[in-house]
Amino acid sequence: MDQGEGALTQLRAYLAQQDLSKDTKLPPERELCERLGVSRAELRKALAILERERMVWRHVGKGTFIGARPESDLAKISDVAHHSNPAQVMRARLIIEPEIAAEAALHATSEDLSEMTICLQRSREADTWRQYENWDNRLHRTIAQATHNTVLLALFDNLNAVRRTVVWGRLRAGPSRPPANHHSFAQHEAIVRAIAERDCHLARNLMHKHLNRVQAGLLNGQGTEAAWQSRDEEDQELKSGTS
Amino acid sequence: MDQGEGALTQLRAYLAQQDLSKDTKLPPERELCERLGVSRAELRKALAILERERMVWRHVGKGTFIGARPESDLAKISDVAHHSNPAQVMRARLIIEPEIAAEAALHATSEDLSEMTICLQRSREADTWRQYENWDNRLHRTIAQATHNTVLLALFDNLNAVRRTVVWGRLRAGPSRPPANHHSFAQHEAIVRAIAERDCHLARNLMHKHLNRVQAGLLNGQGTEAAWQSRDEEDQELKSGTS
DNA sequence: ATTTGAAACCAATTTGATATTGGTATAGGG
DNA sequence: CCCTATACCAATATCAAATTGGTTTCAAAT
Repeated sequence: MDQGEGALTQLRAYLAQQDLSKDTKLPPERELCERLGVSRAELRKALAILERERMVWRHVGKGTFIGARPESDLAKISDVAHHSNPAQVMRARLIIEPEIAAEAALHATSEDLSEMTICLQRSREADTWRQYENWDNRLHRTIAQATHNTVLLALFDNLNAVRRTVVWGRLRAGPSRPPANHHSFAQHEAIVRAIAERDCHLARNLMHKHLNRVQAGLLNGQGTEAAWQSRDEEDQELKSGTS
Repeated sequence: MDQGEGALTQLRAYLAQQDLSKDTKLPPERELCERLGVSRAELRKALAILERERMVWRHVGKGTFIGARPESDLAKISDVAHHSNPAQVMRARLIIEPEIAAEAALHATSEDLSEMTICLQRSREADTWRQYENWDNRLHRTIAQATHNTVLLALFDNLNAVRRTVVWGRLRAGPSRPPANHHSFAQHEAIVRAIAERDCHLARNLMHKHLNRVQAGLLNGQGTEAAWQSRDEEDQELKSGTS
């Protein structure tokens, strides 16, 4: 009956002599219980204790490993989206994307730029709002990609995923296809031009202006529930660009 | 000889009649070239053109699909960390966190500020580098929390998770506990003071300066493999603060 | 000599069958 | 009742075979 404790102390001794820097795999339960001369139930009781003590972590099909369980994705997109709202998302875009544009201006390659140009062209040729938004998304992502910083790109993707979840189902009012003089066309082209000219300040300012305009468009064009408290403090901060 | 064009037009016709909303899979090349009565080389020339036009995307082992190539999913922390390096992470911090500090200056509540103060105090009292880094982390996260923007906080947490994964195992050299005149102490306090005074420009600049100093510390104090190419272009952009 | 086309070969990927492995239920014995 | 042993379950790993886009080779045609 006290063999359970015996198994526990044996295991502790084994763990103590292990190199903690490596996440070593323990033998499977069936083998380990036989080697220690205890029943599997006893062994599992001991392992459960060690797991609660964060000395060990287990997973079906994988095995039992020494050390702390590897981090799982804390940032579940849907979870964040549920606790947020369009205003917060827009605010975050307004904070992040101008900086990304500036960084892109510093690191964009000619391939990045030609891909941006393709996006511009396709968005102008779009027959439906759906297609337009598709190419608009892609342009913004290409800019993030042009930073050539994996971390920044991943952050952008996260933000984008949250945005898509939050503003899902929103439908365009008005004409069924983007008008030729849609303000975003000129703004997008100006941003790409600034990036091409390596003018990071201008790229940042133009992106800021563009997103402000997008936000305003959402506010006016849409039913705008209470979630849309306008937050345009700090707007005066957009001092004149280098243009 | 002009059969290549024949294959192209046949393919275009086929794509035109397809539902573009679904990413449909085309038949494999070997089957398709037989069905269209052209050689595989011809078919591949046509497909190459369509791929350059973004009408189609291909991948070895998978097949050929209609539409734009799907974005690589960088949602997983460990995945991002694997494709990145300390320099990229630091660069991302340098881009994101100053903006977060500015946003925090606009929205921080008194509770946020008192929590920051606690972090400052605890970090000064830390007996080990491990404890110090713990409270340092917590201070930075409290600042992100003070933006009261769920999305921004999630982005910060993501960035932080990547950072922890990337620079794991790095050990402090030198004294075994933070010296009383450690530069971060004063910098942290100045940042919190700026936030308390709602000076978002100053908060942004101080955070930028702080992270630059941290980066420099990593560069000097550490063995610094090749992954640490210094990237201090744009550093001159940190014009004088409002101080 | 150059181009074309069929076949062979390559590497990435999928698929499917089989084996591991932690978790759980069941039956038997003390 | 408690313990053990066994069987079973679902998630995962492993490995071989088949697919599939990409590349090379080589002979035939022009």
